[in-house]
Amino acid sequence: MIPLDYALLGLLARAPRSGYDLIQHMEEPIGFFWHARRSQIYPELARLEAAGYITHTTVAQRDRPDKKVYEMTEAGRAALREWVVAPLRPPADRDELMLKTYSVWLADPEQAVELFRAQEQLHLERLAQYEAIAARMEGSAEADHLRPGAPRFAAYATLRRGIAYERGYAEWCRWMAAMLEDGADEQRR
Amino acid sequence: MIPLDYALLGLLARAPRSGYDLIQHMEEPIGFFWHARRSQIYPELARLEAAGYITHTTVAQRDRPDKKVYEMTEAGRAALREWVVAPLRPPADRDELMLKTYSVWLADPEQAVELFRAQEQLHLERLAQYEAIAARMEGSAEADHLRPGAPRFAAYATLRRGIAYERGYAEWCRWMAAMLEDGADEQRR
DNA sequence: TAAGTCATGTAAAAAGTTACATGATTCT
DNA sequence: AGAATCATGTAACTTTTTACATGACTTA
Repeated sequence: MIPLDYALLGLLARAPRSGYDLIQHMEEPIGFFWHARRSQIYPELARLEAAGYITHTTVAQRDRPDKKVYEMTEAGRAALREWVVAPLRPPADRDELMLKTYSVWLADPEQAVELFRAQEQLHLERLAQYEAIAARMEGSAEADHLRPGAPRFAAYATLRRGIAYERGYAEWCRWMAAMLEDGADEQRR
Repeated sequence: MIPLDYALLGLLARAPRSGYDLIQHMEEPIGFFWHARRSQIYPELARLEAAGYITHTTVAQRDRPDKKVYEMTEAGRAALREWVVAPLRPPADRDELMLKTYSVWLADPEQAVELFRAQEQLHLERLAQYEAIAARMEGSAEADHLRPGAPRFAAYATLRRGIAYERGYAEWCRWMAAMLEDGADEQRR
């Protein structure tokens, strides 16, 4: 069982869905912190089914191709429940921008400033996107986004982290750009 | 050229080193944001050499196995310089704790609290580690950690990001634990 | 005497990406 | 007429991890 399996089970714990449907949902809420391609997802669904964690029913549709609707078995639900609280191995630290930063001292400062400004922009855009979704949840009638037993709380919690992350990242990019600009000025003088 | 190649070049741009040496240095400064195993690093060094980005000299040692000391060629330096300011593809968003969080609504709250408390601890430890290194740099005689053309600035910049990241992550873990505790209390009543 | 450090690798398996492949319907 | 959406996959390749393999010297 790889993390992707739990990503898929996490979606199916909320509602039965087709493979195509799962792929869409892997983009929007889960895609913020976990990613996979269709070419990995389709075979993985077959494996999950072979392992007994999910089952499918083929649904014929008028005017559209047939689809396979997957739903979680009791075994799937149990596996997910267990994994959620299982200890983690130290996270896979991978941030290509940090890797670039480590060698930024030999870059042309003006090009580097552009890079960090562009990254700042990207993180500000994501921040706005997350904040919009969070605001919608906070403003909704039923306040179950604060009830830990509710799926909406889980989604809300990941958003909170996303918001802090993007805000911090954007701020740091701005600091980097400013530092590099000062450095370029000094070099020119 | 995969990012790991630039991680290795980033180290060799500072000083010539043996493979073993590079592996150590991949742990301490670069390991904070990029990771690779020896079994990937050794073959990768051979590939970098075949491509003309690095060369090695075998150094015999008394009482120790021979070692290969690698140094960067001009081509390697040029490749690194270019890559540093090359645009990035959207980052590989992978955080297993967020994936767990997405399904935390069906977990046992008390076990979940433990998980987040443990994670908070882990991030606080890293925070302390980064802060210690940053404080050492800030207190040092030559203040080149603020001069963008200096390798030490590059390392300092990554540390600044690490500090903000760990602090934010630890805070969020604490919020999660608190939310889950309240939820567990309510369930018990 | 046992564990740790220095030193370099290979083999096999797993995970993930890119490209290929098809085809009907609906919207602009 | 062309692009987008619904719908499911396979093949080949690249990247990464895990396990295997060796051996001398140093420190507790």
